[in-house]
Amino acid sequence: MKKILIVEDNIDIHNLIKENLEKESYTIIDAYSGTEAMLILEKEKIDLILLDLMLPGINGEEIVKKVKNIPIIVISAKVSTEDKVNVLLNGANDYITKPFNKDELLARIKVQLRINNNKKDEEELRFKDMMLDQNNHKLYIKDKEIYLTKTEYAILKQLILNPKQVVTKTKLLELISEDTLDCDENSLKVHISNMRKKIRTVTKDEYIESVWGIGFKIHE
Amino acid sequence: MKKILIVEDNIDIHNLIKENLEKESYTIIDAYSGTEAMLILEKEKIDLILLDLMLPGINGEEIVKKVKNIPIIVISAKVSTEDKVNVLLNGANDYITKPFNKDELLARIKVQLRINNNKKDEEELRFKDMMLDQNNHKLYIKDKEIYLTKTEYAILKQLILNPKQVVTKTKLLELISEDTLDCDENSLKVHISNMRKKIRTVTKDEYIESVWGIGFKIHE
DNA sequence: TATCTTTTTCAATGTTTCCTCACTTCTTTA
DNA sequence: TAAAGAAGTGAGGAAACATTGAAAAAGATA
Repeated sequence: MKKILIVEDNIDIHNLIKENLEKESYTIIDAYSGTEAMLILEKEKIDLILLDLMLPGINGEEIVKKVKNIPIIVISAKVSTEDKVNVLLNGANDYITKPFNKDELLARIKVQLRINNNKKDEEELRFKDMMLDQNNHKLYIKDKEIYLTKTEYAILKQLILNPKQVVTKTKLLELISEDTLDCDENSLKVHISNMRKKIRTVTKDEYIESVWGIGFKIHE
Repeated sequence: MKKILIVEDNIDIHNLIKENLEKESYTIIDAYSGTEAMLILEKEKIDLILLDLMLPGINGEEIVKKVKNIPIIVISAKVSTEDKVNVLLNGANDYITKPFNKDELLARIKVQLRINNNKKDEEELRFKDMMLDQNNHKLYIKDKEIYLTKTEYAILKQLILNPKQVVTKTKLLELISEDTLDCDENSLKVHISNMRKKIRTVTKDEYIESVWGIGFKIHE
């Protein structure tokens, strides 16, 4: 989910914004001063910044000038056109005056995220030293590449999505039927067998474990 | 210079905006109704739209929904949060209420143009020794020129925008079907095949790789 | 508007890859 | 140890891909 950095020293306003954004299930990172914000920006990958101007430490205007490539929405009590224009020309993407309407804020956040939403890489699925790259449908074990067929990929994806749990054969068949053609229990076994064979060419560790009478799970 | 389309039926407001923008040496295109705006958009390459909501013909809300890939700043007498939020979520990039301050308008215009410029820079259509010329639909491989048709260009563009990643057939078909009605998975294959043939006349390296059951990708 | 050219789609054929089925062998458990 | 479940194998068929030529559609030109 998208990460939003809130830079605001007033605790009440800070928490008010935070609550509203968390309802929309954004991930929130908090900064209560300009210096703190800059430190966070060095470490974390932030998708959008909500920025107050009057801040302890480095002020908002400075931050706007320094930050590149991350959309900034300024939320400020400064209502003069001069302030707005300066900040917008220096790099801010939008400017909202306090007191603000929360729905409008949410809409304007969505606008900025939408504009900036060019690259939306799917995340990688990891378990132990396995990595399923969803972008190019490949499995990596200990950094070695293993080619999987469509159905094999669908099966392994389900197993990795439910790590350490037994996935019943029926459930597995049902889940993969979304991505691939229907197949019966016998076929499932063959797919599992084929995958194990492929994995064996790379490592002698067992990854896919059978649970007698129930189904399969990813090995601890 | 940047071309801005002003869509506003009130002559006084229209001219007021126009004068201010011409001072900044933007090129202005005029539309006094929604229908007129849509006709212009089909022909001209516009960089930004200033849009009133209450318009004769097609209204502003409809235009916002229809237009893609051109930043829109709505300038409206509608001040309710509901109106703002709807328009912003439907595709507008900014919303200014009347009466507006001209300096703020100019600043917000510059913000949108700046954002759009950055986006274009990011979309450098290069991968390895391939280069797509956006202007005349040509592909260069190792500085050799290959002519591509419209559809071929659209497909290859999508592949180059997601280098080393599989682009699903569905995704590619969506692209083709934007302009044409029918489209078959078969057609996609033919386009790919034709492109490969063209590329083969220039180099014997393979560039477009098929990923079984999923789609295609640009070769590693 | 009629004609010609380019582009896209359709249909047919051959090829490759993958899935399933049936069967055998191995393992677990009652 | 018998029965039931799981693993593995190879053949056959199904699905997906590649390529081609011809038909249809779109676009250009006069």
